[in-house]
Amino acid sequence: MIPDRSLEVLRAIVQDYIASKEPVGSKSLVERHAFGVSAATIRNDMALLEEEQLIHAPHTSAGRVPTDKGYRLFVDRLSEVKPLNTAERQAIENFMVGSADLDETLGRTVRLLSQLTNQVAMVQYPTLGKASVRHIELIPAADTRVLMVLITNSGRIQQHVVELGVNLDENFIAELRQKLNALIAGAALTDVKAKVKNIASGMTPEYTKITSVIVKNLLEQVDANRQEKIILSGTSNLAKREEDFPGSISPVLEAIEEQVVLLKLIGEMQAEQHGVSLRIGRENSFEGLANASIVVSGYENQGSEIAKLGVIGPTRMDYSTNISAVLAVARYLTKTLGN
Amino acid sequence: MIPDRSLEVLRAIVQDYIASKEPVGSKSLVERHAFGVSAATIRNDMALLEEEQLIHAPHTSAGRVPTDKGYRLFVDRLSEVKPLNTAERQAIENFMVGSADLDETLGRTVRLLSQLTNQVAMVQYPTLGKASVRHIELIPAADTRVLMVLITNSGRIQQHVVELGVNLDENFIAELRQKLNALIAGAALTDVKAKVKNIASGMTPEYTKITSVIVKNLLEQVDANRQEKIILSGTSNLAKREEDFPGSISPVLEAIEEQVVLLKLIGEMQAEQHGVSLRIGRENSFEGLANASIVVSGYENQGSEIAKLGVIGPTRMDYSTNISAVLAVARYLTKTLGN
DNA sequence: TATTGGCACTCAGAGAGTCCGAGTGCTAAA
DNA sequence: TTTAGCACTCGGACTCTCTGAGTGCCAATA
Repeated sequence: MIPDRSLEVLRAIVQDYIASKEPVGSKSLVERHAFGVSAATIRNDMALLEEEQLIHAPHTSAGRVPTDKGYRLFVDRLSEVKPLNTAERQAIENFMVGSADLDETLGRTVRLLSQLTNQVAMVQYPTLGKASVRHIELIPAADTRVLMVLITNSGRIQQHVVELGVNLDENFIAELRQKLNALIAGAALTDVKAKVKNIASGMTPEYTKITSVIVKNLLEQVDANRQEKIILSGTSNLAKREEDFPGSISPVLEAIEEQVVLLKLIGEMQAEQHGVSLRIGRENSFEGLANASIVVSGYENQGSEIAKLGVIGPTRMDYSTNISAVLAVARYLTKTLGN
Repeated sequence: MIPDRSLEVLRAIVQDYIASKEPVGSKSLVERHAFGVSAATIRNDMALLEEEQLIHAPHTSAGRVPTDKGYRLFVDRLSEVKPLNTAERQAIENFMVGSADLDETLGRTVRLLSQLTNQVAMVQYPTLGKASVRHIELIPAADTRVLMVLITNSGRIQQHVVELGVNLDENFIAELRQKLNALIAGAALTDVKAKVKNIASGMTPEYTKITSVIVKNLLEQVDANRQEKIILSGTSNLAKREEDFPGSISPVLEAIEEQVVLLKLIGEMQAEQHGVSLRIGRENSFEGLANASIVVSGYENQGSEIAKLGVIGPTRMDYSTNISAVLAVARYLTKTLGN
């Protein structure tokens, strides 16, 4: 068990290091914080912390720097979620009013989050795995083409042009539209495939063919729903913290540009405490992000969790501030989507 | 007038500098290129080029580096568009097959371009300023809501949920849908406003109100068409060329993240020669891009130019290769969209 | 047992000094 | 107009030294 004062020392080291970007030594520590003990005592504590791998000295005669493990202990046990100040609250309120559709709301949200935190912000589009079909529409668009529109209960709308290969019969399309809605309106996306299986039974060969083309496209649309999407903002903030990324920021940029990587990472993250989830440095299991930390939280749409949002920045980030910003924005987004 | 040999020297300087990233001196120049004259002669030529502000010496005892003006002369008069090699052609062909809708095609295109050039690639979504309405659809979506779908002749589809405020009358919506299509199908987007002006005349007050809400939304949709959009790929390539951007890449990242800036810049660019348009360094008139060059070309949809695509990279980029890649990709995209 | 003052030791980074060689401009001759 | 020759420049690389913040350890102290 690590004694309380040593933990206080760790907290002080993390705070000073985040503020100064310099390894912090025992002497400056006792100067800036009122520990009531001498530098020598602090040194003993630091030796203990180093033994526990919570801090680390870049070289013999330098101060100490928190390790990933040190940051982890800090956020789990030592940091308080600091409430946003009035200006920040105000910024959130102002940012959100007047957003009309989903795209715009999420776009605003991600920009807001990157401005509040000065980090790279990301917002995941609502995952539709648990969503259900609200409505499907077929609209004749040209001689041999039909526009298919799929609306889900999460409010997402997708459209796709289906090439039929033959001139279309408007009446039949209308009939098919009705039939499809009768079958799958209200059904979970995962059930759609089973429900439309026998839709063509009893039709003439020609209609069967058209139907199967449309059904094939519909199933593709449903499947495409699982292909999740992330929007980003504030990428340039990375470059401003360049010195925090030894080597180059290039691998970090690569990682966040590659949606697949990002989706996998945040997919693995489950809310830990305070409703927020963190990956610190090498916890990310992705080489390029060894010096980066991710803070995410889930946001909800009408009561059920549907997706995540968060920020990415250097391991040496201000966790307290970022955590509260992510939480606050997630809360406001949930509220906005509630209507 | 600058003598031919001096221009050859300029070409050699640009080529060597791009290849080596080192200021090039008279001696290495005569070694690598068969000028048939001595280094001293080359020095005289270089003095001339320096007088014309085409090259510039970072300091007294260093070689020379092309200026923005030097690059400009190089691309305008000295560089040949080098045809793509077979592997590159193959890559383009492979990349394009199987693209279904506009989103996916443009997404593939921008990734392809960034891979071919190792630069940041961008593709502008088709501008709809000259587009016309092909079809408008109104679909009852919930008790008081209607889904409006607007399809233009450029193939772009937009949808928007309209909140009516009152329970909807399906018959009336169907009637309105017909009326709207009769009025504006085929009309240029710019003419829509005038055409729908009197649509509500003769209706009952209640219907007038619903109609005006829908028309208001329709006009917003039409206007939103002018809000252009750009997609990017290969941002991490910037970080790999970091040494080419004195100071930091941060302002460059900011510029390309800010769609407004980017749209303004490429909006100003008109095709010069070979169907391609360039801005070199400070020609960009945007401070953050002082060390960046932009290469863009237009691509067409069924015969009329509709948008641009291109790459952004350091001033010291391989112009020949990038120009031909941009041109080739624009050509292939035009072909793909032709169907 | 925990804390403290003292002390010898370490080492990255800053600063000063030196050297090298690629590159220059100029001049006089071909 | 071109060339060889020459004196000159100066950034960058290299070495060396010095400094001071920081350390670990030990013996004395509360």
